[in-house]
Amino acid sequence: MALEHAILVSLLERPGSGYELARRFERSIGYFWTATHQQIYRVLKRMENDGWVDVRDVPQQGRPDKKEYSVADLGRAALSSWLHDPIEPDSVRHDLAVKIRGAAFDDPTALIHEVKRHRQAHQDRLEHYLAGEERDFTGPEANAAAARAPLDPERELQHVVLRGGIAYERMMIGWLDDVLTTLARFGPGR
Amino acid sequence: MALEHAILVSLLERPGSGYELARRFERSIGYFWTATHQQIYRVLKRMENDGWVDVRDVPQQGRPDKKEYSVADLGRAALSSWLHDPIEPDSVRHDLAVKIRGAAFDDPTALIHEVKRHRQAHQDRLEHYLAGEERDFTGPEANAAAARAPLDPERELQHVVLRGGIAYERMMIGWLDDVLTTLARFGPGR
DNA sequence: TCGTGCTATGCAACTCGTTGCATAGCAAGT
DNA sequence: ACTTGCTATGCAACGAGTTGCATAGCACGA
Repeated sequence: MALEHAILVSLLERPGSGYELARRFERSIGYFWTATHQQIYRVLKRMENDGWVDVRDVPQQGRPDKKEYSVADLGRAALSSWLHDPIEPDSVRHDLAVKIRGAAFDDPTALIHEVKRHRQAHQDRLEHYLAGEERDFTGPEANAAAARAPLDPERELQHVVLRGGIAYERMMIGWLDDVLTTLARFGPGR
Repeated sequence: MALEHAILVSLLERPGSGYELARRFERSIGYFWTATHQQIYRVLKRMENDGWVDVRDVPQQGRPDKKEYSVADLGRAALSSWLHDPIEPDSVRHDLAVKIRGAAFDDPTALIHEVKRHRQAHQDRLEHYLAGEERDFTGPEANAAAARAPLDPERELQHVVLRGGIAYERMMIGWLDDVLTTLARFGPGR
């Protein structure tokens, strides 16, 4: 399981609370890993027990106190050992593809709406990613930062992962267009 | 959860035993859904109890008997109702992307081997898909079959899903090349 | 002041998925 | 005779992930 490792990476990039991690998992980390706050709190607790992370109580004004987690030596070692361990390519699961093949036994055109909805969701995410890329990697401000610190691995690797997300969304949009063209051939009704 | 629905679709395409389903999930269905035989047997049992599928004992010579499952009316209805239910776009989980971002805190070049392995796996799957496409959809024999039964939804929809698998593998190969180029920039050692 | 909404953490119950193991028939090689 | 390997089904235990709910502080507007 990689949730603990995803958390370690995120905490190495910047220490934070469970709640903050949950929000990161909704955005930037969200393009390659998802997790709810429940999962994150539970795993953080286990990682704390295992000595992978350190906790620090941070009082805040205007909002509840938080527990800020940071990576301990044991956690760094655990991450390093996982990084050197080969893993299998992830298995894919696409409910939508199941639906598309299943549509042959129902009314294929009834799926058009659903496919369009998914296409829109991917379009939205693509635009979100592109905006993030402009802001953090290709925009003028980001370029100035890059000039000050060229070949920064953290930055470059975050960017290449983001490019993966962008490529994925573009691929999905193209494929969903292909699906829509195919569905349209069956005409109205069944 | 869609495993039961994936099984329904597969059984509608052709009735079969749990063992046969497990093998289908290793290949053709494997490009959008994975499942082990344990999962399949357990879910088949539940579906049988719910009256979604019918079972028939099939004696075989030279090998153990099998139970052949086929879709019952209730199962067809369940599939249909699921097809008309909107679902959320699937969340993505890529261990490899976690590793890539994590590599910033270790030796980035140590990942090169791992990435190459994954690239090869995707290359192999792509070739497997392309061979299947040629055999079932674009080859001479397949074309003759298509001429006899044009606009067959089952066939067309299977093909468009396969094209999705092909597009996915091509995207992954392209992205992994991008990753390799990026990793190479950090030179040997850390 | 009452509801709404955001930050922040957590429990309990449940379902889903994986892993290891077990059984059993039969074929084919050594 | 023994082992290996494929078909075929299944149990038991565990771990991962989801869902519903609960609590609590504070801000802000109607």
